[in-house]
Amino acid sequence: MIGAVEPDAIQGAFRALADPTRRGILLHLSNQDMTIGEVADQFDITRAAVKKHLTILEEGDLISVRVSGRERINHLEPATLKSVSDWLGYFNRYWDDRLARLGDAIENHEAVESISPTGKQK
Amino acid sequence: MIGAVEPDAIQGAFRALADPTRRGILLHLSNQDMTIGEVADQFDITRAAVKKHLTILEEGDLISVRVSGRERINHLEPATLKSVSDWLGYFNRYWDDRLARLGDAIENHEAVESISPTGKQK
DNA sequence: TTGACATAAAACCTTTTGGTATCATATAAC
DNA sequence: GTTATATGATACCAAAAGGTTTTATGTCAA
Repeated sequence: MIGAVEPDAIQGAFRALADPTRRGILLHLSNQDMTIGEVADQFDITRAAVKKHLTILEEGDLISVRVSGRERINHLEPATLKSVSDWLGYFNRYWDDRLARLGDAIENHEAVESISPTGKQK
Repeated sequence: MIGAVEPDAIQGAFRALADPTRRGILLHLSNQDMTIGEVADQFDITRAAVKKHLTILEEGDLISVRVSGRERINHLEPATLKSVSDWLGYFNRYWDDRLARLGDAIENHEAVESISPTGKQK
């Protein structure tokens, strides 16, 4: 009965993140851009399989690709990862009240000093 | 060639989060505990399908279940969601330098005032 | 230009996934 | 004690996932 109450773009990202190889690829790309071959060297699967993973990461907007001659250079695209993090952020209040209040303070442009760094207030 | 450089527990959580129905269930459970039937009322699929989703959420440690008579009461388990958030947090520095420094400050128990709330320093 | 190299693309295979329908069982209500 | 209710458990199905192998294509280098 319910429609998804979330930005549609996030589905492709969550789908891409569900596979451990793809998460590993993201970690590698966070250090440096890589061609398909360079990525494939890091895993025990064929280049073709790696290419499929990279396609899914691209569909999820987690990476972008620049073609240079015969090479495809894969580059981490952090913006969509932030969307995912924001979605999870909805649950922040369940695991860290203090962090939630810090976040509120930032949102409201309040003085950060009003929150003690040593303990919970309120 | 590389082994996953991540806590093993996170895989079940990412797998569970990959499906939009399951993410919807988590949002519902964040408001209140629910039986299978109550969850199923919120979606256009059979109870059996909902039950499968709940099983996957439980396997991913995103929910816990308490049996009460003939009912199964499903309860959001935020701790694992935090693990997922922490994994994503690794990429924080790519999308928000200031927030990363705030986090560092908290970790190090430094004075929060050292970071201006109005703009980036350094 | 010839060969080596990086990738593309397609066909194919097995397992997992998301769903259904059906039947069984335990419990609550009357 | 019956009956309705909430869930469990199976069997089944189509599509998607994750992989491989093979064949083709464009590009760099000698």
